[in-house]
Amino acid sequence: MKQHVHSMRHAELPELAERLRKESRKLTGPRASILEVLSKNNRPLSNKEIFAALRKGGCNLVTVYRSIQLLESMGMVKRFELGDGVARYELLRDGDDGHHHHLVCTRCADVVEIEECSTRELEEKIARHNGFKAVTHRLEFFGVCPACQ
Amino acid sequence: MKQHVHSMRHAELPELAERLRKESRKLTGPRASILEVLSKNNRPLSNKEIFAALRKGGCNLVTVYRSIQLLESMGMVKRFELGDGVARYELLRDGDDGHHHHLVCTRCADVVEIEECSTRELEEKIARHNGFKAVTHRLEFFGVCPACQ
DNA sequence: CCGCCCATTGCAAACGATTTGCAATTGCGC
DNA sequence: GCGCAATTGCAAATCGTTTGCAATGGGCGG
Repeated sequence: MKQHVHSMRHAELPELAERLRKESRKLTGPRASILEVLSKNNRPLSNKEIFAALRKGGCNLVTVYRSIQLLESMGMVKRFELGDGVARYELLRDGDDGHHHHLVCTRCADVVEIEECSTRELEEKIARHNGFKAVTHRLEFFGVCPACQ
Repeated sequence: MKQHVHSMRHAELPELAERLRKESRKLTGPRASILEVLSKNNRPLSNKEIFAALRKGGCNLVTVYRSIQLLESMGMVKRFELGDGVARYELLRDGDDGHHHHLVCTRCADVVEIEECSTRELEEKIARHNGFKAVTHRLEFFGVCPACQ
């Protein structure tokens, strides 16, 4: 199920601190904790899930929302919308542009990461046909996972 | 822009009436009006948009929500989530399974319908690789439309 | 090492989309 | 036409998310 094993768990804080300092933002407890939670879970997490994963007394749920918003604007996390009205976020590793998709079980909502993506040409064709520029896409798969069949 | 021209606008009510009767539901004014609004606009509409398109005194917004919910459960409309937290709906014509995608302008939110979809094989491959069954997908494109460039 | 100032936090409340409870209303089969 | 279940409107609840504001705290300048 797990397709990538993300190690380098501890190399991220310094980088974040660096980037924050550049924008005169601060490296605070909540932000470090949130980043840690994200780095331990390599699947998209909702703000509420992140909040729940923080050890007791981590911080306020509102702070999670605000931190995630900041991290997203800094390109540290990527937002995914799986169609249930809840935004989920994944940590963006250094070289990773976060371009991948998900396979979601329609019963238990378990999420598997899909690496493959062959829609580039289609994207270009669609841009040409419709006069659009800067075309990107969002692709999610849904089905019934082995455990739920 | 318009890729399909939907005529047969008036053949839909009887069919709906039929299906409703089968489930001992009623063909009411609001439902007919909502269906009419959807049949005139061949692009995904939100509940609020449908509500606004109803002639004055059409019905309550809550009724739109409830009707759309019913129509969706009956397979008469299909829900699309374009990532802005608002559900939009399109009428499903008789033979149409509603499987198509959208190209959304990231500035003005204009929506173009995309007929092409070459992800079937990918879908099967992904199902096989992950042990999933009944795999479907959701694919939306985003970019800047000609008017906004 | 200290202090200051601005970024950040918590709390409560606002928000927009959607849902629900309930009493009043209305299709439609008999 | 009658009657009952399905439907509606209205108000209020719910859910995810955002915002105002006063209290707190990080970290650079001295």
